[in-house]
Amino acid sequence: MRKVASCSALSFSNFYTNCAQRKPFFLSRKGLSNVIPSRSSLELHSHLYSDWLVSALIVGVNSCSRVFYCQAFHARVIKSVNYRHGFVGDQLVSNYARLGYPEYAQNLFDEMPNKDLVSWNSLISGLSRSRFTTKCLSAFCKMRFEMGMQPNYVTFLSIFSACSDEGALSEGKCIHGFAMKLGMLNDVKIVNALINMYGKSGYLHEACRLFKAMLLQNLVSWNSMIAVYTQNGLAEESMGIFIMMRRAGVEFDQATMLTVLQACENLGVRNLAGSIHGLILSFGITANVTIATALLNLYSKLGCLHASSKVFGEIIDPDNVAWTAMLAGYAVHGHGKDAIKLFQIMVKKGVQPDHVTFTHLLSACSHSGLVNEGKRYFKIMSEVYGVERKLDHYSCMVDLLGRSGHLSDAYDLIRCMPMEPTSGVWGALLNACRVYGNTELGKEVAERLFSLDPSDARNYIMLSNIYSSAGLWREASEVRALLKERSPYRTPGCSFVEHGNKIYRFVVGDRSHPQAERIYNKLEELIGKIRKAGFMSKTEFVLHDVDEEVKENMINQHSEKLAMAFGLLVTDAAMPLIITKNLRICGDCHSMAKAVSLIERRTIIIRDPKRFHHFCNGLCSCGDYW
DNA sequence: GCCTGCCCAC
Repeated sequence: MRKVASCSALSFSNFYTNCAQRKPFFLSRKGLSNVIPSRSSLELHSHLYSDWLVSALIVGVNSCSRVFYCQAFHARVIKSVNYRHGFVGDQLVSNYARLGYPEYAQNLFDEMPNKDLVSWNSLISGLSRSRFTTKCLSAFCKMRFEMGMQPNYVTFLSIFSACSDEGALSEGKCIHGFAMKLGMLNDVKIVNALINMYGKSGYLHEACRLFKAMLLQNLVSWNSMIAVYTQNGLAEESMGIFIMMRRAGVEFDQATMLTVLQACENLGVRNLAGSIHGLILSFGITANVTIATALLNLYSKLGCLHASSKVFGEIIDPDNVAWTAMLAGYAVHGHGKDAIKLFQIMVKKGVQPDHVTFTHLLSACSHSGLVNEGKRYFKIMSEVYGVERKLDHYSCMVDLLGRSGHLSDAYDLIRCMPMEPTSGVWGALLNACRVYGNTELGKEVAERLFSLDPSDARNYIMLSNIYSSAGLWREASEVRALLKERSPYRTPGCSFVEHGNKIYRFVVGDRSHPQAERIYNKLEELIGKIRKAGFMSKTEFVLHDVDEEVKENMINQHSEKLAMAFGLLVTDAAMPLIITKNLRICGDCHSMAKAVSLIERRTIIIRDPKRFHHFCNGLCSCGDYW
């Protein structure tokens, strides 16, 4: 074994730690470093890598997801050891597969003359990790039936993990039976993998049964249960498991917290977010950047931007993800100038922005109408910051150009995109057509969207609204007929308000609330006041081609308006009223919220799937473009 | 010696 030049004892201890934690790290002339070396330096110093070190370094390569490094090491390995007989070959197989190159992995594997169980496991686990489910299952079958090899528990772990993918449950069930015959189900890791497999496929009963039947659940078992409930949209049940876990005296970890914060976001209860924040504080894990970032992200999504920036300020050494999360918060709340300021500070501090940072920065510019700034950042992002333009960036730019009314520029940008434009990109342009009433282009763009995704109701509604606004009732009703035909089951619009520890839900014309009478009276009172102040209904936003009066009645019972009336009745007048909507906010409700914010002297925040609208003194933070 | 379950945040 060759000696490695000038590595201190400390470097080696870091090396082993990194190896265990699978962090990327590399060998430099000075020793070990986590700075990724250049290609030339890799080639220059490749003679330094001894066989065992190569194998360990390859583990490090796993996490940096760059196939180039894998190949560089591969080349070195071929020169230095007979990898076909050694464990290095196994690792390479696994790495190629998990880096998303199953063909390389398969070829290398096929070349290996002595394939033992570990070799097979390397292939199977690699394919499982990178979600090549079919390839993974066929490798498993080949191993079992063609080679007659008996799988061990490592094989089963990989296989069950692969079968948690959609559509592979039946195979998973079958292999579950096989594992049972081999007596594998006493292993806690195997059962955890099964809980995930059944849970992710929607079989919560089976997941629950396995969990309860366990002799001793470990932390991962609990985390898995919490996660599968959250993934199935049962956030309340997920929180219930978390409480049970605490009662059972099991200490939580980062994985628990990230899942619980996710559940909390799904529930949308601000009170709960506060309690979890308290729990995080009491366990002194605020120093954990990952958890702090998830928490600040949660607060931002729940409409509490102040709380987000407070959490951000308390992070001792925020990384680029934390900076980006804060920037995203400013963006979605329409604080474009703050987002730009934050970006400048971030860069000044030497934190490298990545493609996600630029997505949010451009979206911030777009959401706040900072058209020139957005254009500038789009131009310099690759030149100055070395961040390649991706699909999302083009999407933001189309939105930005559309907002400023430059529809043809937006169209040109789409046409010269280096990648195929997706429905998101065309959708941004269609929205611009709606705002600027461009029927001609709107029709063309909508047609493209209909062929890309025929079942997406939003595009039909958008086009129908474009026609209605232009008074083209016949065309509008044709589009609506098309919608009915292609997407008969539409999500009803609903709005949510938190009061006490409960979330109240409203749909259009809702009378299910026990205080419906009071709510409708309040709504009538508000509308009366607004009319007096010269506010008219924007009836073009109603999708029914009926006479004006009926139109106005329906629009006056939109879920946003009911939520607003209810919120004004029951929530603290000193606090902003926060409403969440599952669909894009309607134009008439948008105008009404502006008027109410002025007349009732109340800040109203409405969150729709795209952004937050802050209504204050008769104005909205979106500048009437959304 | 290698292969291994949950969450992996923007």
